[in-house]
Amino acid sequence: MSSPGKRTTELETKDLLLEVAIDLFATKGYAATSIRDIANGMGMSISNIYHYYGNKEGILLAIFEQSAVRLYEDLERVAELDMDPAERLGLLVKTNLTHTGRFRNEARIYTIEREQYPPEAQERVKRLQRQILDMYVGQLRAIAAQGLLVHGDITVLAFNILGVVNWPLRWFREDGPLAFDQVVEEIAGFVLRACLRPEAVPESYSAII
Amino acid sequence: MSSPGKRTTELETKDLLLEVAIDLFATKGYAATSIRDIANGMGMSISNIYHYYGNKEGILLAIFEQSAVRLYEDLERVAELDMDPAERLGLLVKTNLTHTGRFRNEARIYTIEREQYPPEAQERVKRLQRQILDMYVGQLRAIAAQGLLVHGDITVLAFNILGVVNWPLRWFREDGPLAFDQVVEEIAGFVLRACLRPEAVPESYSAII
DNA sequence: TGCTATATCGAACGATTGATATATCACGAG
DNA sequence: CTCGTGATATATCAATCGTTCGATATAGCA
Repeated sequence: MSSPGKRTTELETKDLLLEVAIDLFATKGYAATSIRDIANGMGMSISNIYHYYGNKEGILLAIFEQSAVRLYEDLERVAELDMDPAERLGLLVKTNLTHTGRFRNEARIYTIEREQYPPEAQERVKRLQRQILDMYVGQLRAIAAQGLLVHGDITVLAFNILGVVNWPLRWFREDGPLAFDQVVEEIAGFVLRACLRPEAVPESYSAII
Repeated sequence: MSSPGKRTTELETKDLLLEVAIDLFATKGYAATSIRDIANGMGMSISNIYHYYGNKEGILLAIFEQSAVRLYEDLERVAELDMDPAERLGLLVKTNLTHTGRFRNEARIYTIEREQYPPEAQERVKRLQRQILDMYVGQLRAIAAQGLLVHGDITVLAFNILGVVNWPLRWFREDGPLAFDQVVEEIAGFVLRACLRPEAVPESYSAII
C-alpha cells in the first residue's frame, strides 16, 4: 500500500465491506438494505462505510464500477477475436453467461433497472449498458454482412439476446436439477437459432442432432 | 354498493389509490416508495391507505392479485385454443407481450424479483409465476409431440421465452423509434425460430423473405 | 330524529434511516 | 518513547419511516 499508517487490514476490510454489501443488495435490494445491515453483516461499526466509501451511494457505485466494467472488458476481448462471426456471437453469449454465473450477485446489481439507481449514477449506468448492447449489435452486423442474419431490426435482436442472457439471474438455482454448463450451451443455441438463417447455424448449436 | 354510509366515492378512491401506487412502485420501486408518497400523489391523507388496504404490503398484494391474475387468465384463454401448436405458441407470446405493453406498470410490479416481496406474499407470487411458466411448457410439449421441437431441455426453453417476453419492460420506450406492434411481431418470430425446427417455423414468423 | 357505518382527516407514536462529530485504538516514523 | 495518522468505535443528529390514534363529517337505516 502506498500510504503509511495502515493497520495491515485496509484491503481486507474494504473488500469485506463490498462483499457483504453485494450480498445484501442482491438479495434484499438496494433501498431495503440499510447502512446498519451492512455494518452488522461484517461485524463492524458503520464508521468504516463512511470512512471508505463516503456514503451509501458510494458503495453501490463501487460495486457497479468494479463488476460492470469487468464484464464489459471480458466481452470486449471476445468481440474482437478474429473468427467466424456466428461462432463468435455464440462465444460472446457463453462468455456473458459464464460471467453472470460466476459473479451472480454482482450481476444482479448491475442489472437493476436504471431508474432505481440514485440519479447521479444513472448516466454512468446508462452508458455502460449502452456499450454492451452495442457490442451485440456489432456482432449481429458482422453476421448480416455475410447475408446470414434473419431479417428484422438488429436492435430488437440485440435486446432479445440480452433478455435471454440475463434471465437466468432470476431463475437458475445452483442446487437445482440443471447443470449450469448445460444451460449455457442451450441458451447459446437458442440465441443462434433465433438470429441466424437456418443454414448458417453451426451444427454444434443447432440442437437438432 | 352493498353496505350503507358510502360517500359515493369509495370505488374511485380505492382505485385511485391503486393507480398512484402502481405508478410509484413501478418507477421508484416498492421499498423506496413511502406511504406518504402515495398519499401525497393522490392528494389525500395517509389514513385512507390503512382504511382500505390495512398496510403497505396490502397495497402490493392488491396490485399483484389484480394484474397478475388478469395476465394469467388472458394467457390461459389462448393456451386452450384449438389450433396448430406452433401458431398457438406464437399467439401466446404475442398475447403476453400485448398484455405487458398495455399494463406496463403493473407488469413491472409482478415481475419484481420474488425475494423482494414481503415474505408473506412470496408463496402466492411463486405459485402464479410457476403457473405461467407451466403454460409455456405445455405449449412446447404439444409441439414436441409433433416432433417439431428442437432438442434440449423444455424448461430452459420456457424460461428463455419468458426472458425475451419480459425484457421489453426494461428497454421499450413508447416515444422511441420503434412501433410496439412491430416489436411484438419480431419477438414472436425470435421465439419460434429458437424453439422450432426450421422447417416447422410458419412462414409469417420466419423473417427470411 | 337518533344510531351506526363509512370516509376522511391531522397529529402523534416509536423505530429506523443516512449521516456526522467525537473519541479511542493500533501502529509506523522519527 | 513519543507523536501522528489512519482505522475503528461510540454517541448523537435530524429526518423519515410505517403505523396507530382520536376526532369529525357524511350518508343510509330505524
